[in-house]
Amino acid sequence: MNVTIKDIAKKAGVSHTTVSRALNDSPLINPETKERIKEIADQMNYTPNFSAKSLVLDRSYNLGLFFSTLDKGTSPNFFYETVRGVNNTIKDKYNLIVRGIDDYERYDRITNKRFDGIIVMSQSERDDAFIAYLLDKRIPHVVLNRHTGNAAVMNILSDDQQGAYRLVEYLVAQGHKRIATIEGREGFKSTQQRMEGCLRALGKHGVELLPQLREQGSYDVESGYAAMRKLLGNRELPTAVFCFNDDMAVGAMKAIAERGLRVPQDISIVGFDDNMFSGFVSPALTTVKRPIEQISRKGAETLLEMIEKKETLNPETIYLHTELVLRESVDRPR
Amino acid sequence: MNVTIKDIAKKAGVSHTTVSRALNDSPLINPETKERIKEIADQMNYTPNFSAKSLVLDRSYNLGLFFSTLDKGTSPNFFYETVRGVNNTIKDKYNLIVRGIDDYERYDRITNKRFDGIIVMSQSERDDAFIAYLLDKRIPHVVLNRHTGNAAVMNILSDDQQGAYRLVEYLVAQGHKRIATIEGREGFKSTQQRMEGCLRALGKHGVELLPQLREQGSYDVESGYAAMRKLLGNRELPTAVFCFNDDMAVGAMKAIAERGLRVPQDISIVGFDDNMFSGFVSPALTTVKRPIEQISRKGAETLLEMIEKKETLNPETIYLHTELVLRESVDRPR
DNA sequence: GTGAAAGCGCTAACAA
DNA sequence: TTGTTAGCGCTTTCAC
Repeated sequence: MNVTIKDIAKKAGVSHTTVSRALNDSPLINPETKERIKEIADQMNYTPNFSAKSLVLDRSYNLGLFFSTLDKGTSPNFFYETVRGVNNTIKDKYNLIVRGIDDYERYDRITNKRFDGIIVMSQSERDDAFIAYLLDKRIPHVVLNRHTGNAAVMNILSDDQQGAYRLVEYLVAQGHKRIATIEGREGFKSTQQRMEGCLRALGKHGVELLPQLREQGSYDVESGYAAMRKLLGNRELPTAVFCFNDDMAVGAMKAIAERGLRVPQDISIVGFDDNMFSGFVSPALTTVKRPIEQISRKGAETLLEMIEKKETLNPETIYLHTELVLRESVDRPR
Repeated sequence: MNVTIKDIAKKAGVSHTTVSRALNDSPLINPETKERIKEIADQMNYTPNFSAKSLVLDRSYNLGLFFSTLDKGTSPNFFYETVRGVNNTIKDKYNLIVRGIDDYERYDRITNKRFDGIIVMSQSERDDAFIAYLLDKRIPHVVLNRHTGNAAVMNILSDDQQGAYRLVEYLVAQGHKRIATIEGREGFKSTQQRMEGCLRALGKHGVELLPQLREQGSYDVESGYAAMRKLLGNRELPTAVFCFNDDMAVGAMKAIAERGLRVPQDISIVGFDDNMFSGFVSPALTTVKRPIEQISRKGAETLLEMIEKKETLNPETIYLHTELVLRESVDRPR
């Protein structure tokens, strides 16, 4: 059996109450007693039983990081950077529990006893039921990456629409008029946002988005490849393709290469996200940098604050800026 | 306050013990009573308090997934596939806690009260201290991805050495004699294993590995790029480069392209891992497929079994096979 | 500055 | 088949 505060109490000749207080740095305890108790605890190799602590303090020391899904539509880079951002912020104060929302059939195992707070990395409106559940159960949470439209929740996200706008405007400025899109997973908010930015930019400059140049993707490499192949089936090819993320851009470039065409001389390609990879494919990808790690970090900090203060902060929507990254995958059309 | 079994008991007119038993499907309870209690519980929206359960049952329902590090040397794809593999296996029976071993200064917050079991995705011998700690504390665990040499621990890993052997042998069979290596992070077991396989193959066919053609990398894209640039500084270039993972291979290809050379016509490139990406870079990467998701899955299953049976299974080392994946990045030297 | 006692929500030995 | 009681390890009143 493990060492408990009672064991320490016995050895120190005090009550277990005193031990508890000493170990928690209560100001009530005589500094010397405190010191002595701590030493004994150390030497007995004491570690607190978190289940007991949790029970009485009503805190689990667990933080959840929930993605819409862990299977399809979450790119490895995105996943990695998010976990890293959050993890670096919470350090070892809390346990970080990583989950896909779609892992659950019912949410009732997700309780405020089990999670002190939850970070929702949300990619789809389908998460709204989950978020509503958290709200209902009064589980502190922040929603990253997607605007919920619910005034009660704290949102932190990047201005994808603005990013897409600038990206497409850049394409147009280079002289492109025949622009194709390989869009993200259907129903994902990011897909809609990027499309809207794209449309705004196109509209402003009087360029039309032809229906036959729109392809649906699902944010993974394969889907970019497949979509580009369809695009290449057009009798008149696009001069530039806006892929809604970098992974799909890589797939698209592959399809173009297979066809014997070159990027950017024959077709320009742009992506979105700015993966760790994107500067290293050939040609290096022109894209929009999304501050994923920063969002996660900020999200974690905010959640921590909510938990400590035991109240919902003024729920607001925080936008972090995207950034146009010009590299080599865009040329002027011929 | 949340609903407890006592509330249910009151409403049902039974003792809380009966409620507990009913909810846990004890065979002792009258089926009708059981049914009735369950209904009441449902309707009162009862959810068990896991802290209390944990305290008395001495189980935390937490599973740890520990990487050597979450920062450097863990590639996003690798990370993603591992988490996914484990997560899909444990479903929502347990909470999955993801951590970097190097997040901890001291291990004493890692207790058997807090973790029912731990999966160590180990990449470096530096993890041995951690593994020893788990052994000492009798926390059930499996070690993936690396052979510990400790007879007491369950190992599941891929035969990297054999994979590297076949890969390099293939290179030699294509006629390559001037082969360079961009090696993995120093001290990582995977690095050593792949090097050994490489050396074995080379030795068998009487090919020498020139010191000036060996470069150290650290498993990320940038390091592959930097290493390749150094390699390109040689007056006599290698005809083929073995990059110890696919990420570095991508970086290397970039450096080669920048130099105005072509893969595989001028220099052949091979990687290791078989990322989701690897089939989609141009040229598609010849590499060795490592069954990461399978390893994680198997690891999780094994750990679960250990936990349920409450005993260490016969500790053994399980090797899962790697597979040579021939694509387009290798040509015969000119 | 310290201790006695109660209680967090649950399970389990023992009794009935 | 059900209930009584104790206890898991901890924190927190309340009293001294």
